[in-house]
Amino acid sequence: MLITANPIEHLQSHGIKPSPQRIAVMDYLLNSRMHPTADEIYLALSPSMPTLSKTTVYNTLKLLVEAGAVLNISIDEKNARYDGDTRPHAHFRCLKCGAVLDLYPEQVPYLEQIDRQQLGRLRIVQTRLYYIGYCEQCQEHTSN
Amino acid sequence: MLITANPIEHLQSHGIKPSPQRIAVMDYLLNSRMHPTADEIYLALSPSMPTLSKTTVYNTLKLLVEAGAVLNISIDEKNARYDGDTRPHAHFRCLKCGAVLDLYPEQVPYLEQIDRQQLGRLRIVQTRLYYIGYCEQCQEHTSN
DNA sequence: GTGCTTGCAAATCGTTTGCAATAGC
DNA sequence: GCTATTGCAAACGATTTGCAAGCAC
Repeated sequence: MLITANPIEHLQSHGIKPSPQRIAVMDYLLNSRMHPTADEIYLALSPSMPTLSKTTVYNTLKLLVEAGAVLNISIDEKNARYDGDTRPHAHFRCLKCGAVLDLYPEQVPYLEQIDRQQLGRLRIVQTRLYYIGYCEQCQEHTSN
Repeated sequence: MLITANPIEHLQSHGIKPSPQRIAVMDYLLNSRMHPTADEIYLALSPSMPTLSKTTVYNTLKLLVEAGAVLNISIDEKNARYDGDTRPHAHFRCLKCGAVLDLYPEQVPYLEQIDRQQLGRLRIVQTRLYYIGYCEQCQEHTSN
């Protein structure tokens, strides 16, 4: 489903030297569709990698984002979320349950045009398209 | 340039009882194009309203956002920014100088289509379109 | 052995909370 | 007087920093 299943290759193709910790974080992001926070990644990896520290998770995420191997999603005001899928896509966040879903170009046809857009003299490095609302399940149980 | 120049009317039209503090915050947002943070608003208003507390600024901003009188902009990962212009528009942030600029439908033609878009069974309440890159001035002085 | 990586502990800082003082009807 | 609003001080929580220990080539 994702571009590269192999975390080591993914790291190397972005110029990052693989270490056990980096591989673990990258692997988790490549195989997760839930856009975890740094803390969620730490909690998920801790059991199988007990010496892992939260600092290393933060360091690694920073490195991965700067190298373009991972996307930083700012749709959730509380904390940063991370996405191992670097293909262009939009995100939806449910105001009730907090879930963050991916929206691919099939669902959001303007995505590709937005990405290609020229905006005067601005040099665009990244585009972020976020939808906020209520997901299918949460609508059913809310009047609002 | 903005929809309503009058902060009191703007507050009332969103069901918010005007108080001196609320009027001051709303007025500042209606007449600012810089998308200030809570702290910037506090610092700007403090001199002319010395008893104003940062807590009140936070309380007021929360109230205004919930009432739809103000937009919360999450383009800057460090802190929340606020926009008194609630018309649909996109934002650009410069990675070097940090400036946040408005982009109106003339510049971003897909904006209106995005806002009208149906996304399956999701109920969309808000759309956020952010561009990240380098502004005109900062490009000139950067190799990157 | 030099330089990069890790991880603990402490610091930082934006934001929230508890609660008492104040203002407005 | 009663309720909503304000604002101080303390708490909170995500993220960052300083730095010493560990690892790799």
